Amino acid sequence: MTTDGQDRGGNRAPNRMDRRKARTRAALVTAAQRLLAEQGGVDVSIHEITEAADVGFGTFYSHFTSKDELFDAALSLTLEEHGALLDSAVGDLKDPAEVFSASVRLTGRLRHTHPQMARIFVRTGMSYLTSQSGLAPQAMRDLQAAADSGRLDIDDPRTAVAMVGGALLGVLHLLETSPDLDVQRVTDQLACRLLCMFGMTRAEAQEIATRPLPSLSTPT
Amino acid sequence: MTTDGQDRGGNRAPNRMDRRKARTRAALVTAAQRLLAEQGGVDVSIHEITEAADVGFGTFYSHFTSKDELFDAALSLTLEEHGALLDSAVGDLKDPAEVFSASVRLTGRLRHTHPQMARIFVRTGMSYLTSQSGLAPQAMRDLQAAADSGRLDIDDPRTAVAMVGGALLGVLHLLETSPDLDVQRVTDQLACRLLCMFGMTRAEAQEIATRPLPSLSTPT
DNA sequence: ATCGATACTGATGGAAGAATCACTATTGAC
DNA sequence: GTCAATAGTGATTCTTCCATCAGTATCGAT
Repeated sequence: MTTDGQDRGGNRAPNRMDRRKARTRAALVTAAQRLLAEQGGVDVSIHEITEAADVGFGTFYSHFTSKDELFDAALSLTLEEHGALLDSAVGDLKDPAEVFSASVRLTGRLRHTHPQMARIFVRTGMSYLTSQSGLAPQAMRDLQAAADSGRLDIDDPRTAVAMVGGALLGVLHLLETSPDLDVQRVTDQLACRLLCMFGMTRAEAQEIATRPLPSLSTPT
Repeated sequence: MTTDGQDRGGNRAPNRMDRRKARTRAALVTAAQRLLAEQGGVDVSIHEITEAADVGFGTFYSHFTSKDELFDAALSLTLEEHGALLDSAVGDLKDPAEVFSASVRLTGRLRHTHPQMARIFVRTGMSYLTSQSGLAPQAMRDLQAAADSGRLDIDDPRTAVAMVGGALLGVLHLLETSPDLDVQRVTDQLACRLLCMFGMTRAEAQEIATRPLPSLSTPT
C-alpha cells in the first residue's frame, strides 16, 4: 500500500542505516502477519506486535502512523507472497484451465500447508477481492487468459473473480470449522465445480481437477 | 440465541410490564441491526446503540450481558428474517432448481431492496455459513431437495453450501464496492453460473435464471 | 390510595490500549 | 575523534468505552 517512499532520488546513500530501518519495518510487518494469523483479526495490540518483533514500543510510530496502516501492509504482503508463490508453482502449465484449477487447489491446500495464512484469508480476504493490487488482478488475468483461449466461458471477469474468490473463501472457512473433512477431496471438488461453472463438462473438469499438482516451494 | 426465557410456565401474567420489556429489548436489537449495517461491524459502542434505541445506557445490561451477545442476537434476527422472507416468496415454486435460483437472485437483490441487510451479510455472513441455525440449514435443505429430485448434481451438501454462500457473499461485496454494475444482470448471472456448477447446461440454466421472479413482501 | 416489585436511568469507576515525547544509542561524514 | 542526524526506546498521557450501582419512574396487586 503506502510503500513508504525511501526515495532514492534525493538521498544518494541507500546504505547501512536504510537497511536497518527496512529490517525493523519488516520485523514489524512479519510479526503483525503472524499475530494476525494466530489470534483472530482485531484486538491485537500494538504492544503485542512490537513485543513479538523484538522492537521498542515507540519504534512502531516511526514506521506507521496507525495500527490499521500496519495491518494493511501485513495483509498486502501476505497476498503478494501467496500470489508470487502461485505464479512460480503454476507458471509451467500450458493449459489456462489447468492454471486456474491448480491455483484454486493449491490455495485450498493452504489449510494444511500454511494454516495461519489460510486463517488470514478467511478473516479478511473478502475486502481484497475487489482490490486493485494483490491477488485479485492476478486472478482476473488468469481467468481472462482462459477465456481468451476459449477454454472457459466467462461473461464478466470482475463477477467471475468475485464468484471464484467468494467460493474459495467459503470453502476455506468450511475446512477451518470442520476438521473432519478431507482437505484434498473438498478443494479438488471445488476446482472441478468451478470449471463446470465456466462451461466445462463434468467429465473434463474432473480430469483437470485431479491432475498431479505442482508443489509449492517453501515460503518465508 | 438466548431467547431469554420469559417462561409462561410459572408466571401467569404475560401482561403489560412484560410487553414493555420485550419492546425495549426489540428496540435494542433493531438499533444494533441498523448501526451494524450503517457503520462497519465492530467499533459500534454500546452507548451509540442505546442512544439509537432511545433507551438509557444502563438498560442495556438488564437485557444482555455483553456487546457480543447483543450483536449475535441482531445477526441471528437478520438471518432469520431473511430466511422467512425467502421461504414465503419462494414457497410456491415447484421446480427445486428454480427455488434455488430464485433464492440466490432474491438475496443478491438485497443490494437494492435492503442495502443495510446486504452490508450485514457481507460483513459477517461468512461465520454463519457453517452455523447450525439460520440460513445455512435452510439452504442445505433446498440444495438437498434439488439433488434428491435429480435436478442438480451435488456431491456433498456442506461443501455445496459453502461454495454457494461464499460466491453469493463475494458477489454482494462486489456489488457494494462497484456501484456501476447492474445488480440484476450480475445476480442473474450468478444464479445461472451456480446452476451450471451443479451440472445444468448453460442454456437451461440461463432459462431458469431469467424466469420472472416472485417479489419479496415488504419486511419490518 | 398505598405498597412492593421491577424496568429503567445515567453518573461514576476503572481497565485497556493508542498516541506522544523527551531521551539514548547507533551510524556515517568530516 | 568529533559531530550531526536519525533510528530506536519506553514511561507517561490521553482517549475510549465497558461495567457497575444506587436511585427514580412505572406498573400491578391489594
